[in-house]
Amino acid sequence: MKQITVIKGDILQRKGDINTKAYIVESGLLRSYSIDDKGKEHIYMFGPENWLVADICESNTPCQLYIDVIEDAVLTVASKEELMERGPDIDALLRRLNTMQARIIMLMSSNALERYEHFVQTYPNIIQRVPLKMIASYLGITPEALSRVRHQLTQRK
Amino acid sequence: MKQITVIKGDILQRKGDINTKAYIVESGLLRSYSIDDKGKEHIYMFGPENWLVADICESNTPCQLYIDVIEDAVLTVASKEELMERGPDIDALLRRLNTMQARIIMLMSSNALERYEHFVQTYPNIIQRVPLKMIASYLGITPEALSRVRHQLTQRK
DNA sequence: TTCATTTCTTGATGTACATCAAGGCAGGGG
DNA sequence: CCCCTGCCTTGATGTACATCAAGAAATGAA
Repeated sequence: MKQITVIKGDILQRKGDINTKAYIVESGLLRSYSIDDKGKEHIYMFGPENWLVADICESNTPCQLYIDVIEDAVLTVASKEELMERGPDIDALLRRLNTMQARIIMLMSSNALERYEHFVQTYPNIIQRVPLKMIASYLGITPEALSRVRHQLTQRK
Repeated sequence: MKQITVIKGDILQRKGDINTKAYIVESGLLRSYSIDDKGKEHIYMFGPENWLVADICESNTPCQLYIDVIEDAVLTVASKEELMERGPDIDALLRRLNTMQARIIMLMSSNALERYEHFVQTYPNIIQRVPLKMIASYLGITPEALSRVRHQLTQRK
């Protein structure tokens, strides 16, 4: 349980690592993502200030995700056991479940335009801080498709 | 906190209901799903024996999901508050988060064939108990697409 | 500043899956 | 028992988004 400072580009966790840490973001911005067999990145989650970023996996089993640093950041690092001892924040867990539920439903039922509009409304602060290609990756579409969606939106006004 | 018996077709919860219950499945099979603006159903989760089925939403706010009965079932019904008092099962919560994480990654990176193969491996017991069109709905594809994927697989042998 | 790298855009083409339509089959209710 | 309804499949066509390619604009390092 300590604080560390990391800079843009640092990689905190790779797929396959075991007994990975949990990171509480004090300042800066992280992302967690997977890389599929075709080499494509899929952003699973952004981690802005006050966010808890961690791969949820059992002790001693390899994790699924990469985690790296998008903006220079100050982090509190803890083992998952430490977090548990301090009394897990049930409310935070439930909110996270809720977020993921909404994400799953959106991935199944929304097209590119609807996903982007939802993202803008839900994370207005993130959108100015990351390149659009990362937004695209989070939304599950290509940068080209996102570019065209945004073009559409400005035309429509 | 009581036990109830329900039959195929019963609807336990509709989108917009508030202060909804949590259902522990003693026997039988439930499903939770959303209906999008085009009227299409998207299955969010199947609830077989020993599963906890509940919409994760704050008290007094409308829920997102429908829940209904696929196979006649015996359920233990509890308010979410009751569940909390009995000490929430952190491990179960984490496992559920893990499942959803895997689902999100799959929805973003896998095609119809890969999704189906993964489902067969992960839920071999569910697949014999529900119509294929529900599997399709869970996978985020149409029944027609699923039919063609399965045809492909049998040919390949 | 200058050069290199990354990001974003735009166009042309490709493709996986959706949609629409129709027929065969099985199960359940009357 | 029969009929109706829901399920599954198959074919024809449509479409949203991916892929490929190239150039302009922004960013950053030396």
